[in-house]
Amino acid sequence: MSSSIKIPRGTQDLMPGQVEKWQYVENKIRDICARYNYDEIRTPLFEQVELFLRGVGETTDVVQKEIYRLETKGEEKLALRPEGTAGVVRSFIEKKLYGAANQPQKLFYIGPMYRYERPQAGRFRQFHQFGVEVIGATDPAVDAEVISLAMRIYQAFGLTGLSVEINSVGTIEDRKSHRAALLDVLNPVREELCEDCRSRIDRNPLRVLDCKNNKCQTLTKDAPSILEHLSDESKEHFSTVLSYLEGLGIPYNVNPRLVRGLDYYTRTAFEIKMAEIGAVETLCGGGRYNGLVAELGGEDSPGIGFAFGVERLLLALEKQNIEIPVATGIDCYVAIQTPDAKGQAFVLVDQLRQAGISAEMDYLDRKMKAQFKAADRLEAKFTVVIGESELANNTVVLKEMATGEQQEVPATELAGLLSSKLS
RNA sequence: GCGGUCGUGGCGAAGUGGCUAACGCAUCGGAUUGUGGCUCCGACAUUCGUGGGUUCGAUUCCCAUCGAUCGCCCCA
Repeated sequence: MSSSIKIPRGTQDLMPGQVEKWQYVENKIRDICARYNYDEIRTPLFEQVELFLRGVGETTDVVQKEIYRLETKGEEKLALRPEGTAGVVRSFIEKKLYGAANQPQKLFYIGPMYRYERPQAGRFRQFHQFGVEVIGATDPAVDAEVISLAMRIYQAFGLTGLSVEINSVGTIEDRKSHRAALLDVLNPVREELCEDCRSRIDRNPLRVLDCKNNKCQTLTKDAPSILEHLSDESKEHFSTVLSYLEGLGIPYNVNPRLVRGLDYYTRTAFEIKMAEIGAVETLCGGGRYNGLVAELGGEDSPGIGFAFGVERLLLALEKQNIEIPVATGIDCYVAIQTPDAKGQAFVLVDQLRQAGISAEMDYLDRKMKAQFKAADRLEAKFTVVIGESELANNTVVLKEMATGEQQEVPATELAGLLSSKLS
């Protein structure tokens, strides 16, 4: 036997039993989105690499080492999408949604994303994100709506112990002034910082503040906060977002050191965390991206959004022992007593299915005993038996599995009878 | 890219440098010749991720490799 081909690393087969959970989660999310008036958008799984270089940021880890680039015959340089926002914004521009009737545009997506990383708990190479984007409004109420939507979804699943970490990373100008002040503090201690932070100083000094290394934390504990460098408008925006959140009763924690890993964020940045789901505690991340649409070649439009990992949501539910209801079992199993009855059984099963009854039969020529075991395993509510005498009389034996009661009924009346018994 | 742990039948899991590689679940057959969920009996790994080495002999020791998993980094 030759060696078999295995599933690519960091991907998973969603098997029966698991898929139903995903469907439940997706349905619930779609339902809530409808109530918030968000419409679904589906964009390609791959895009021009350039979209991600410009959209996500060339210096980010996601782009520098995690992008799956595609070999193609043509000139196009393509890549699998590592996140959803860039594609949605590209589509917004290309489909001229800035001119659409509904403004702002409120969109959501749910689907697979790809990042080349070492897999671990709650992290895969092909993973699934649900995310929303609101494009065309600067209103702080939209920031608060987006954050609350994420929270309400988690709450709808029954998750508790979540915290919203929020910050404002300001505008490009705000950051410029902050950056200068920050470098005045960082450069003198450059050599004492960890290796990662030394390279962060040049790429994005803001991220040094987010380092988990204790020594770096100590060295930077008096570093200027971005919040001190916000313009009056940015300050006003931020405080209004916070007051809206308070109005909704959503607790938050202002974390001046919170930095998002993608470059496009401006002003509001937030994360939703849950302790104890393994090493990764961030369930959701998002923020405002007022410069992104213009950066990608569109008419300047403000935007805000978030994304969360479906796998992480499932992991979080598991950690909190929240059961996902999964419907199992079929209505009727048709057991074949004699090979002569097979054709009749086959037709019967088809009739039941057409009548809206879920039905199954034996395809392995098993004995009655084994067929009843199969019916049991399928959690069949009823089992129908067709044997020689039933075949001769054009009847079937209908057995209710829970009670063990059985009766002989005309084959033509089975579907009707079962329908009424099942309703 | 770096580090820890692990890799035995469909699944879970014991085990030892050398007798037929435990056991549990599942599956199949029988006790019950047209009927399940309980019980009892029986069957089911020329083989211990893969390749190489040490050895009279390796699933057990060594090396490599692949994979899984957890963690670092980063992120959802």
